[in-house]
Amino acid sequence: MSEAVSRPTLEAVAARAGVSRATASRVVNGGDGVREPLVERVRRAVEELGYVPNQAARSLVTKRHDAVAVVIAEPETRIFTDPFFALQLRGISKELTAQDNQLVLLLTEGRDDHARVARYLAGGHVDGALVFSLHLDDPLPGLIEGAGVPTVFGGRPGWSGGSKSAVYVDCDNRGGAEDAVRHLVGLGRTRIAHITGPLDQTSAADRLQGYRDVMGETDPRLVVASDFTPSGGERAMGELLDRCPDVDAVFAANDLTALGALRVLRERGRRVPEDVAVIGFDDVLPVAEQTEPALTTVRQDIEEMGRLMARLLLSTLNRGEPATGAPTGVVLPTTLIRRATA
Amino acid sequence: MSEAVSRPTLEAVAARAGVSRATASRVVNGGDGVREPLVERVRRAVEELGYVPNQAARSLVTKRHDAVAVVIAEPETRIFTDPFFALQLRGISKELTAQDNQLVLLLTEGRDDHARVARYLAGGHVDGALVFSLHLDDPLPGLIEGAGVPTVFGGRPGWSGGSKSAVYVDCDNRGGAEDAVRHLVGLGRTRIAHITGPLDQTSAADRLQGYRDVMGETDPRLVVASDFTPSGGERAMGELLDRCPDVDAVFAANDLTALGALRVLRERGRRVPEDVAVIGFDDVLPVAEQTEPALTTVRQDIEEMGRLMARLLLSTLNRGEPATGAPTGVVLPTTLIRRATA
DNA sequence: TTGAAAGCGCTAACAT
DNA sequence: ATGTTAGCGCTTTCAA
Repeated sequence: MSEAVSRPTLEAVAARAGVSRATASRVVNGGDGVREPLVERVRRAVEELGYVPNQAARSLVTKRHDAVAVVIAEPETRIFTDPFFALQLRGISKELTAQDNQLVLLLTEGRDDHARVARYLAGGHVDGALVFSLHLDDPLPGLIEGAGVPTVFGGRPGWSGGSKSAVYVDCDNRGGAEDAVRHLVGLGRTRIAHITGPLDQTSAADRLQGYRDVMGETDPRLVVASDFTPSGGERAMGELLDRCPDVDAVFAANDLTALGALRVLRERGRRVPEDVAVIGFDDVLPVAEQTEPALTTVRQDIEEMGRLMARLLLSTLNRGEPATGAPTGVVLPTTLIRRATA
Repeated sequence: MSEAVSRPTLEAVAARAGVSRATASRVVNGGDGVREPLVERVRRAVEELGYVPNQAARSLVTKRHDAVAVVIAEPETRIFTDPFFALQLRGISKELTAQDNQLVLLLTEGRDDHARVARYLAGGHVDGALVFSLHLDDPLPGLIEGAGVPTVFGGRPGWSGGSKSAVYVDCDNRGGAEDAVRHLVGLGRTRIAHITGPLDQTSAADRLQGYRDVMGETDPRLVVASDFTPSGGERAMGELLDRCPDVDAVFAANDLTALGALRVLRERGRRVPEDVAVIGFDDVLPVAEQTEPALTTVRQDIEEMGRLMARLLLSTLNRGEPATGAPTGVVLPTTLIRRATA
């Protein structure tokens, strides 16, 4: 565009350095098996000409793109409220950058886009995909499997089809929830409630499972469904107080939910943690450190999960194998962070 | 990878349709000047073979990539707390998708990455760039100008160098601020304070300017600097109350700041809006609608700004011209949204 | 309207 | 260790 100032080619570099194109190529790609003086001359030519390899030409022959798609399914409205995805993206970006790969972002808006994404992935424009799609009935994972592109999922995928073992990275949602509830029990609480996330997402389902693991059979009114948002947390907490005025602890499915719950508890004059103890999940700092009182919560290292997804995918790509037999799911540990609410 | 099941080429499609590669290519690219029966046959062949064009091969000859880079400078820690960027990204993504372009995301972490980004852009991997970099002294815009890639900035760029008129999309920060402050004046408030954003960002600087436009010379203690975060808002509000206990209105530089301010006002027993009226900026729904009381704020259509950036860039690309003489800055209007705090 | 053929810039055998 | 050469899959003159 602009100045039609066509960029220098390898040919030009070779000419300037007085070597063949092949030698120039070798130097540009690491310089193995080329004698020092020549390497030097080529390097200088590259420098002087400001040569940058034409990625399209390179891809055409290598069939590698050094690019990875990150697919985020939009039903995840969370993207826009929860720092979760942003943090994970940052982790992914850091790792890809470190390994000289580009990040192609694919945001989807509903079903129509699924086909588009599948086509894109199948089109072989990227070497692999990192996919966030945690809904139980999401057709995306199936489509992607069909596209035959190496893929790592963010969060345990919950679709029923797909015989193939999906590779994913997740945190120990169940174990983390168990820890939280156990902590509440240890505090002597007996009427421990749980405000769930959207149960069609595996993370929410797993956290509920963790709660049940510890609580066993319990008053069903102590479990109320919500949606990972602050306002959802408010609604749920309100209901909870109406139904079970004697509740003395709440395990919220995430920090945002806890935020809403705290708000309602304050409104209704319950002291935290004296009357009602509260624990969240995620440890998203700008939220957890700023609630009042500061939120006790289950930490997951979100950025690290992103890095790990990228690392896993890239190592798969470099081995050429679709990670068969490799760990099919990597589950990161969680830590209970004690602050003031429990 | 995986099944080494090499994808069908145009050649294969042509063969199957019984036409030349040239004709097949024409059909794939719109089918102009090809007679209907042939178009039909080629289309069917494409369908049957599941043909998808090899973008690398195509780019090699067209010199177009149908890809746009989105550069977000990391000092913007806001990315991870403020829905602002996520929304803008969504707008960008929608528009790019609609015009069949890919979004390559470049997140930068500090200066070292600047060079990397500049090199990437100069490398001609993408057709253009959308850049968020609103710091006064940011070297990035300069580097990018040097890369010679058509670029649209998100927010008025504030760097001093660069003679070339940069194309950018922004909202009317100054006008919006004026509206807000005027509204407070109309409410009969006389001790109107302003909690600023980081003043090395043009948006924050422009909002402060708007405040000054209306207030004229005023008690300097009524202006306190902050950083667009809730905790920053808390600190600033605390200071404000200490210095000027008679403050009766606050214009906060953004919603997150207002959130923090509201928190402190409540703690200190000031009624909102009776004792102190509060107005924010952005109208990020999950924040503004959920404060207590609901926040009166200046709305900017963030997603639309994203769309517009993309649209502007793409039309520039399609015209081949670097938008010289074209609008150098597009400033979207803002609206005051009255809720309960003012 | 259709086809033949010449590259786009690069890598990877293969020769030397 | 270096050079020669044959494509990678596509678009695009140019002829027919």
